[in-house]
Amino acid sequence: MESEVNPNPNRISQEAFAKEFLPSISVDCAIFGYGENELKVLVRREFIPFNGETHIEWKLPGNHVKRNEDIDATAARILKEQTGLENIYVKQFSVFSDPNRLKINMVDYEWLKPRIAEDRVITVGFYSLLNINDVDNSKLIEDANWENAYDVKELMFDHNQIFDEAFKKLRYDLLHEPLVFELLPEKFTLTEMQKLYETIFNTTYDKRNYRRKVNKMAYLIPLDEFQTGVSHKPARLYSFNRDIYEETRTERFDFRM
Amino acid sequence: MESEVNPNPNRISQEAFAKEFLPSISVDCAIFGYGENELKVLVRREFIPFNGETHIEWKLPGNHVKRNEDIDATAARILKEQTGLENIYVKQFSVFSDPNRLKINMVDYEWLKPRIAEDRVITVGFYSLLNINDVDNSKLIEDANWENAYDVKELMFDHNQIFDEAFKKLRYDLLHEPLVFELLPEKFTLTEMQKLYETIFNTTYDKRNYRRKVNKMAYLIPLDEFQTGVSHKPARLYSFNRDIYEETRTERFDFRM
DNA sequence: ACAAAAGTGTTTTGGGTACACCCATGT
DNA sequence: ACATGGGTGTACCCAAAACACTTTTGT
Repeated sequence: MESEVNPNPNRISQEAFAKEFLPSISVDCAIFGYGENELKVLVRREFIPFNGETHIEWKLPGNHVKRNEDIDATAARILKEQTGLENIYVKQFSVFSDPNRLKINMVDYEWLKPRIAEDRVITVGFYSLLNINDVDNSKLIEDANWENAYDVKELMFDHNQIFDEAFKKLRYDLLHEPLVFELLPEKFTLTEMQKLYETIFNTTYDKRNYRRKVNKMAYLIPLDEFQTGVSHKPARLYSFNRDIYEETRTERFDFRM
Repeated sequence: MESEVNPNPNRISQEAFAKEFLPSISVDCAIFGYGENELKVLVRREFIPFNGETHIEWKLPGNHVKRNEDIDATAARILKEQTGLENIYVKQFSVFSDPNRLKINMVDYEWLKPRIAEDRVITVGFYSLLNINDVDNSKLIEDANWENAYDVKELMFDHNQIFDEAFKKLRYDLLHEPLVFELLPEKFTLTEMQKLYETIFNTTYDKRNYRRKVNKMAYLIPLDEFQTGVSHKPARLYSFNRDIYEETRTERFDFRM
């Protein structure tokens, strides 16, 4: 299992690794999770022996591309390994190809050496969206941590740059595609949806104007279900209907609030 | 020179090729050019000996990534090779990674074999924008042809798919970034700009409404110059001021007409 | 009864859209 | 003089924005 996550952690020979994986191409993934009214991102701890000490570093989850899979399959594989979830939304957003991107920090480079023979890896950046409540924590990989997306610690290699671009692309895409629903639970209240927008765009919206706009979206289905166990008027639950969205979307539609 | 364009056309050994280039990563580029009131794309002819006949096929310009360059440098290199131009706008838009993308057609695969040892290449799709009048035709590469972007012939490998996605991404990006000015000449009339939008989005706009909207763009500078030699009232020329654009742009701005 | 969030309408303002005529130039 | 595209203003409608009170539940 662990060998799936980090190809070749000192166990497989580099020859066996090169037989299964393309050595010079990888996928790194900013996995965004929404939960507890916060947008979070999954980072992984790595223990790196260097100069007799063990360094602790953090990185985005990633993996090399297998010889028989395309990169979307690689991304889906990473999601499965890290979170236990399948059929999660993943999207490639940019390629990171600086010839020296792995040599910024010698400790990081030390982590790489036993894994691959190449000193240069081109990586395809993906972002991924999920609701943290859908994650079975017993299946969440060890050494993983959900960090607030507005306060990400220093990461290995160029992973801070990859994350920053992922976040920027996510905001951009959210205005044009129905991606909020990937972050929300299946049934959600309009206030939850509004709070999510406010979190991601770091702003606030007027409740009445927000609801008027949202009510025009035919693919937002009001359910005959309500919140329970809240000490205030229970809010109506809604769900997203992708079929109606596909039928009624127009070229020009956007999701700006 | 030709060896720059098609790495290893039977001349360099595959070992020498692998020393200079990353064998499993390439860049393919949809070079859009605007001219004669048409949006065009550059395609290249290839002569492929197969079963005793010489087949003629067309493809998008592309090249492998050199071991010491990042992919934007690869794209810039391709632009220089194909058009003779430097400092041209290039943008990566998607990675194409189907393990069988080069094996769709056996004749195409025959073209590849003498060039590289790998049977699988992951390619990064770029699009590029220029005004065809800026191209010095004596520097345009042989066997290149400008095709109307709405009527592209069958291309090798998955290049039709790459082109289609490039065109789709171009339309999307044009609504959010000041990319029209990459396609227009340095000085242009408002009607030229309107025609370009109409060509790309395959629609028409009302002249007065269009001009009202455009006049609100502070970065569109009216010049004290006019068309000459036209048999009607000469139109005023305008230019795009990137500095003013950068200063005054807002998160929410868009270029929809 | 109180706290806490749900839910709801009206007015004002600005932008989008539809539409028709005169102007300057070359031939 | 005529053909060609350049250039301009007004009226209507709808969407965005600003703004405050009543309702329903749990404690």
